Amino acid sequence: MTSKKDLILETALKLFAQNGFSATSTSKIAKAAGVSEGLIFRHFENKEGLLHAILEMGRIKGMALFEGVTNFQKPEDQLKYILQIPFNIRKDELPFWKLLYALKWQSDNYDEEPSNQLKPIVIAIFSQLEYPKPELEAEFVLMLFDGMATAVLLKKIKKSKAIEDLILNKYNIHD
Amino acid sequence: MTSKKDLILETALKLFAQNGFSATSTSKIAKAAGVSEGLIFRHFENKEGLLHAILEMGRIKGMALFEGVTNFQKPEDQLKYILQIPFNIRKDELPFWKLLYALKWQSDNYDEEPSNQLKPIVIAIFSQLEYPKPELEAEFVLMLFDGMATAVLLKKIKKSKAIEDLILNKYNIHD
Amino acid sequence: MTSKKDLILETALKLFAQNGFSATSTSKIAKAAGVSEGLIFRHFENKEGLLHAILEMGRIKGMALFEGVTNFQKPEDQLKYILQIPFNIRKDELPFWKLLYALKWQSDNYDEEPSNQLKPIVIAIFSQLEYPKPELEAEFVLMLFDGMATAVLLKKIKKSKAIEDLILNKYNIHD
Amino acid sequence: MTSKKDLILETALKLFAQNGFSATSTSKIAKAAGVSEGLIFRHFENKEGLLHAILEMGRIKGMALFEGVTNFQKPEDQLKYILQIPFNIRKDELPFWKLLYALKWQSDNYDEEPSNQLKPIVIAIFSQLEYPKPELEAEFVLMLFDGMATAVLLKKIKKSKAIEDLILNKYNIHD
DNA sequence: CATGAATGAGAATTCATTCAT
DNA sequence: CATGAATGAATTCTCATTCAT
Repeated sequence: MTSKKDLILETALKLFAQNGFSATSTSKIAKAAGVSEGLIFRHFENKEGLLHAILEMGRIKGMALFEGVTNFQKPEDQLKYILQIPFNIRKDELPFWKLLYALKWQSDNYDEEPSNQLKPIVIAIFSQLEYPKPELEAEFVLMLFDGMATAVLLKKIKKSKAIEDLILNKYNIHD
Repeated sequence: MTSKKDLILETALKLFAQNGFSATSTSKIAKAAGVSEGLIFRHFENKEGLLHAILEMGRIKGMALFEGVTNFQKPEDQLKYILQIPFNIRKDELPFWKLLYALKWQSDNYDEEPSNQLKPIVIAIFSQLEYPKPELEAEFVLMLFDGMATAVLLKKIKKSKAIEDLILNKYNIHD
Repeated sequence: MTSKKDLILETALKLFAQNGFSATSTSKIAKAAGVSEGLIFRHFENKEGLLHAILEMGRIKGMALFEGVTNFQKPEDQLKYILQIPFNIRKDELPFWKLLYALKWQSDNYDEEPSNQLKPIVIAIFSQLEYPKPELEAEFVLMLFDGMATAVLLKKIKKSKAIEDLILNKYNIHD
Repeated sequence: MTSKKDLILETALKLFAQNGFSATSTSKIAKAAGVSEGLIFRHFENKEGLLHAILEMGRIKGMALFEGVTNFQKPEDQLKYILQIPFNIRKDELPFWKLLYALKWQSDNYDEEPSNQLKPIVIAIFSQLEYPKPELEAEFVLMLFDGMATAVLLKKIKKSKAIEDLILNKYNIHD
């Protein structure tokens, strides 16, 4: 049985992702989660505290994703893995990633920036692949990564498989 | 002399871009603009109305940007022009674009989506360039465009010239 | 016509004096004054701000009281005037003085202490009367003053005239 | 070892004296005492109940003080004893007396008034001393007593010994 | 056109209290 | 005896909006 704390966490995540942090009132969260409003503050102290708990919860999930790259030896495979991440986000984790991306645009506070952790990894890959300017190429990939993630999270993509292939082709990595 | 209406508009734009729409109260706007709170409602009826006015104001500015593409004949030059747009955003227009991009992540209402208007233009370009799948390639470019814009608007880019060249190179377009 | 701001001020004073500062909610004040709760904060920013406004309002009234001493030349008459102050508090000003005395017992913040301003005046009087230790005698009178005020404000006194005379007699001042 | 019940009692006393009854939440008490909030209600049923328990606890201590008067035969000595009480309050009992005096100013409920019990005793003394109006004189002494207690409890007194002597002198009682 | 007083609904947070364990 | 989860009502304060001037 999920504890009420977890229930609050999940409900808040969903609502924050849907409507934004400040547009989501604690009373709405409480009602949606079927708990008393007071309980939110007993568990999280703040509305901000609730947000941070969600972010922390997700940061851990996120780490795992990025560390998946270590399952591959060849830099080509690693690059392929990374470029495919946005298209492979699990459906139940979409709200979390949407929230994270939305927060980037708000008041600088939150640079829990997912793609930041990714940068050194990508630089290493392009170094191994002997690109002349690995750092620059990495920066490009991260921009592309953000663009892909945006497209996926805002559901602006239909035939994702085709797009996926196109991108992999640009780096000469095929399925 | 800027009219008070314009003053409200500009102030609201700045604050919306900085802190988000629902985190910006009409009283903050009034105080920052140095006008009475009532005046906002005399001019705009609604807080939402104020937002729409800003968006409309900006949509027009935005149109001009995209239509700049018609200044070029050769599709290569057109593509180059488009790919450079994110790096050429005028400093005083940054808040508007930041707001627009931030709104994408909020409650589906606002698909005033800038890059949407861009899609047919880019498809046309790739058709002329005889790419086998112009629509797919366009979709890719738009994703990339979003990624670039994000990087610029959130100030995550240092040597933008280098990145710019890298991107142009990928499409064999050189300065 | 009294402005709503004054209405809030008076109502709050009455309730604060009756039930104490923290036991009096802003909603109770608003209801009792017949105004919206929001108006309190529009006029005073804080519940504390409201308190300070009351205190300030009363401090001025209080000053006048103490300065009444200058109407008398002879130190005996001055002393008499001071010793009679607690018994001469105007009925409509009772709530204010009660609030002031009650606040002394709370969290040190408020040393708007009425009798503090009185000290130098009383010392001067006893100096003129050539008491051997005027400062000590003043301290005694102030203690007595507090005791009298307490008795009056908490309505523990019946035959105030008799008590008044007794006190005046102790200092050989007769009606 | 002090039982947790006593710990709650003492902590609450301290906090009530410092910040007032209604400004002190049960959660603050619990936290300060290092016990769970629930425990307060197991032991005291009510927040008010907790207050009454404190008051009762102190009333007993207080009784003892006043009954100390019976240790003296001569009315002069008895008067002297009473007039010295405020200056002899034990340091660890200051919070209790401060609370008691503070409560006098709140919502009439609490007339646990310490000096009330004192009145008949003082009247008896002045009768024995053959004062013409013993009741009036007693009333005066009680007022003075309140003033002295206030000065001591709010730490407004420096050279208490000198003041003490001055007062005793007024009644021709010397050390 | 512009202000500032005023409002009612709703925001986040705290409170005293209950109850299962 | 003691805890900690849970609640519902209340509290301070903010918000978008209206209206008389």
